[in-house]
Amino acid sequence: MTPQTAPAARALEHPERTAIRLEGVLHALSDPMRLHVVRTLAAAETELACSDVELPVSKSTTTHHFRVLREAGVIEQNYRGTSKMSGLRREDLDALFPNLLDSVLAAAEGQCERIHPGATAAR
Amino acid sequence: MTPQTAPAARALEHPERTAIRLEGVLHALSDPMRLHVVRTLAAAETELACSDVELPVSKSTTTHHFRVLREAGVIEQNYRGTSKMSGLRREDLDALFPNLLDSVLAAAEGQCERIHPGATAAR
DNA sequence: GCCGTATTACGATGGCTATCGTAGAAGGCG
DNA sequence: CGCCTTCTACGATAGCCATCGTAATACGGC
Repeated sequence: MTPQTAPAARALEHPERTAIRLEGVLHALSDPMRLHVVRTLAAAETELACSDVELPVSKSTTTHHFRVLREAGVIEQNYRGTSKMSGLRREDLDALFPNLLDSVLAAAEGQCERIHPGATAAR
Repeated sequence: MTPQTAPAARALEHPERTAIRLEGVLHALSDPMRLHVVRTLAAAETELACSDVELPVSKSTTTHHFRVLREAGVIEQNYRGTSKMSGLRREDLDALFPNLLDSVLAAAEGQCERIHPGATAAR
């Protein structure tokens, strides 16, 4: 067995809560692909693997978007086996910017509805 | 006399309410200069001339930022004499993205307080 | 130990964009 | 009419960034 309590795996850099900047978060959310990722993560209330979020771009580009989101402090990621699980940093975001995430998610949903009325899923 | 009731001056292009896209708004707000402009406009509840908002950049760059905000649908602008007055499109934004603008403004304020505690004015 | 799956690193590329300075247009004022 | 203030247009430049393909790495299972 592994000597440590947690396997730890490779560590990924995450900004501390106090280092998260509003401009960075807004910029991260201003890309359609990344907004889609965030909406998907918000809908699935558990962590998801990168490959669970389907994007119409190459794998490398998907990785890039996940990294931007992580470095902006929007999501947290850690390795679990061969997958990398991602989840929203809801607590941190809500503490720093109350209501912001929910407003953005609601706005995204509303805009989707306006464009494709009756669509159930995202984008 | 001019045939129309309003002098109209030069006209400026504004996106219709239905053409305003969330991603564009988020992107417009993700620049520190533009965020500062928006905060200033929100604080002063009247319209302001471009030159009333002091930015640490050149005049041309300021003009550029105002245009980005206008084209994203965040502000509206019209000429009045030698000045160009700008104001937030609060009604449109609140209708499309309820609560979003207020969340962003509150988040910006909170972040400012966190960084420069006790500062009264913006940024 | 070998293989397949999942993700990353690297390098390249094209496009967007924040910034500047200078020159010019629009309008008020003496 | 000339001047000043305000804003805009036009290049130009440098930096960032979304995207890709290929090669490499990490891990679990056989």
